[in-house]
Amino acid sequence: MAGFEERDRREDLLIAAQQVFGRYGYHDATVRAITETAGCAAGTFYLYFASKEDCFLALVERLYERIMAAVVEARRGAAHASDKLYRSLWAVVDTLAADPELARVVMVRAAGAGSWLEERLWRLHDTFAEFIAQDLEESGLDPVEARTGARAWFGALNELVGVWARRPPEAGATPTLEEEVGRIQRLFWRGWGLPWPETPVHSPRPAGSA
Amino acid sequence: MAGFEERDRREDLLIAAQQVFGRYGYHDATVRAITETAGCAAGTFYLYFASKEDCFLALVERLYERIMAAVVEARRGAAHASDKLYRSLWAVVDTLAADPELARVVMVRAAGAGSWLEERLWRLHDTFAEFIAQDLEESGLDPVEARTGARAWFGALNELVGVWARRPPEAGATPTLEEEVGRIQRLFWRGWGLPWPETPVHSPRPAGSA
Amino acid sequence: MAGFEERDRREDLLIAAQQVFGRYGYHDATVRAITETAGCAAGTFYLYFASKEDCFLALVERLYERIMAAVVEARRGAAHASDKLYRSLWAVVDTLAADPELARVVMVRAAGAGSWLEERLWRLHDTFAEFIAQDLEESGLDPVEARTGARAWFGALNELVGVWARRPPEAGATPTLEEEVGRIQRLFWRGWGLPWPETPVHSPRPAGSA
Amino acid sequence: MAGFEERDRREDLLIAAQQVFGRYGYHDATVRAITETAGCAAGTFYLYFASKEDCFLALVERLYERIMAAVVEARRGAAHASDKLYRSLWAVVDTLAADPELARVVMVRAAGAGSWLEERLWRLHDTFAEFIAQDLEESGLDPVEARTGARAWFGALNELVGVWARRPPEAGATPTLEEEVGRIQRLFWRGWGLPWPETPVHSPRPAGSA
DNA sequence: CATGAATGAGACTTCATTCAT
DNA sequence: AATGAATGAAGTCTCATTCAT
Repeated sequence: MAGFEERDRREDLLIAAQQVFGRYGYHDATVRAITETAGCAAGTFYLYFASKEDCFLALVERLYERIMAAVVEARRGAAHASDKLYRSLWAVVDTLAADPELARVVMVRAAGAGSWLEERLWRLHDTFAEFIAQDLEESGLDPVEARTGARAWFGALNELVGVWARRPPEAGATPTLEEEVGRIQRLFWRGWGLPWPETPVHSPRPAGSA
Repeated sequence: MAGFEERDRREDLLIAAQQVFGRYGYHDATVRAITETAGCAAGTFYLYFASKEDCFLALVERLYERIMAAVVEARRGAAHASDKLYRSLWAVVDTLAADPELARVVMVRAAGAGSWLEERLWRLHDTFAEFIAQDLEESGLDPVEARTGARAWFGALNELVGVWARRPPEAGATPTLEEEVGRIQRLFWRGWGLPWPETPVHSPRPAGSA
Repeated sequence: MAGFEERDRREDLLIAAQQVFGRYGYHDATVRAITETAGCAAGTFYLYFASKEDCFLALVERLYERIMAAVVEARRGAAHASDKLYRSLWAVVDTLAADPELARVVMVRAAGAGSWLEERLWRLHDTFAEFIAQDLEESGLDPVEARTGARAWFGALNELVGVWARRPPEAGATPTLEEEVGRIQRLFWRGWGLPWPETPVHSPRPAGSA
Repeated sequence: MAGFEERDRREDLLIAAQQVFGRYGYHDATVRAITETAGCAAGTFYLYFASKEDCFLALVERLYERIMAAVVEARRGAAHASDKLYRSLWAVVDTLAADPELARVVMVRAAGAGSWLEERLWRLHDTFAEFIAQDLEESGLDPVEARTGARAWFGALNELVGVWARRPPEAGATPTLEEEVGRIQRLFWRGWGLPWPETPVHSPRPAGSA
């Protein structure tokens, strides 16, 4: 039976990278700090990643995959378009909140990561914003309005996550992020003129998913 | 008559720094690139700035001063609280739009600039957000709601500026920023439940302020 | 069998540093010159020393340790106080003579090494002078006289080493240093009014050091 | 009437250089610090000195000239060789004590001043030591003994000046230097086997000659 | 004579990446 | 698969010196 004591080195490194990027930002994070955190030698890093950039990218993509998976999962059984939207947005927030360090990495610490990497980050933002935009469109908004609205929501979330992630990472999850997001959800719903969902069942993530 | 061909070196350097920081981000910008852009020797940089960090900070503070000045100016003759708010927000947008490169620097490229500098940037964000929050409070919002709302607006703007600033800086001012902002202004106004100003006289910046 | 061709890099660098500091003095010695002399890349230096200062300090401390060890060794079996003193002073001289380059570094080329490093050097001088002073006191000199006398001896030695070390380091050990020192030993002994040791057995250093 | 308010710029600069070299040592002293202390522009320095080295050299030579002049003056009316010697040595000490900063520059802070300059400093030492040596020879010492003895005396003095000059320059002249020197004078006199002068009239310098 | 802005060589140091073991 | 010593390019900053005014 494999899988026991069969720690995946790549996984160890990604976890370490998350911590280090989260704490120091892309540029100030050193490969050495990552390998030390992971408990392996410097050279080992390059058995699993082509470069520091590559590692960062893997981290970012993993986050987006998680978000997307959570969103898809959340949309099941949604009654109508605006309900799908509502659940989607909460799925995003919950995923970020479940992994503060990762959120910190992608949302706050990514800028200044160098030309093509940054480009790639923006494209991920775009993809996601477009996703939201379509929901908004289906909910009855004008296409242009929908796209701007999606970006606005994304930006607002970004800022809140930034504020929330600013405290030292040891502080653990901050309980108010969800309240804060609750407020902007209502704000945007009114702004978009959407009907507030009767059953705001928004199930927070199960504990222990870092 | 002096004053002609009397280029201010510090100014030249700040302009160059704006371009270079804007294009490469804080970390990837090199002092050499700045001095080359400014057309002077490497050492000259240090006659005007104590360090790379110092130069960046000067740039940031210049932007914030401009914004604050524009806001103060815009608020004169506002009829009531929500009108002050409305004008303030437009003043911010106009200032940013007048200087796309600078906006790009501060809004998009600042992260990863190193601990205390980043801290300082956040404090500037805080100051400004608090400013908006007070207007919202005066307009009748709950204090907590006002603070979250201010941050949300700031974040939404940030994202829009980011998208808009993403194209190469040579492209010049993008005409749609103001339209985009117009949309989110309406969105937030509805979200906040504020009355839409009858005379949305929003005077775009005077020409020639790059 | 390992251990052959198993050059210690740190040792190589210290040897190179000794040469370079000795030839150019602390300030004019460059890290690059040291690594080139040691035959390695510039970055390698920082695997073994935190800084240029740190490397210099290591060199200085190594010399002082050697001197102290030699002194302690030499004092064994000394009949009385002035005999201990006599042997101690010769131990110092022999250690310096065994490693002309190192002596040159510490005695002649140390000044101008920067505030706290210089302070540290002086403290080492102090420690050693105090050591001599106590022997002098035990030999019957007045405490004040003993301290001044110790410093005088140290300074006299310093000058002689300086003169002797002034020729290019390739010249190798200069045979006259010990004769010169013999002269000032007699001079000081008479000056201090101490009895000249009957058995001036002063065993020069064993061969093969440095 | 010339001479009034007709400050000599070169003199101002030398005075400033004395302070700056004395405080920071040759390498850490900057030309800018010197000109700022002298109250003139950076470029002015080069109207009076070919280089930083040249300025330092001028300072050193000035000190040696002073010493030599004082020595020559002191020797007048000396009864016999050992008396000439006695007076000469005190003349040296008095000159150094009259100008602590200058002494500090030449004695303690000169090392690491760069190849040829250092060579030059040593030659000055040599000249002076030879001068003493001849007196010793005339006093009856063996030529070799005389030369070593001269150097030893010089070195001892050097160390004492170093210790004495180590405190911050603001502390002013330290009263004990002359006492200290008195002690080593007696020490060397006994060591050399010379008769102690009956009239140890050693007139300290007149006050106010910095 | 005097100025002081400008220069540019060169110093120290960091760190992503490689490669022999 | 893993190591970690070694590399070397590149970055920030200092400062003696020059020269147009």
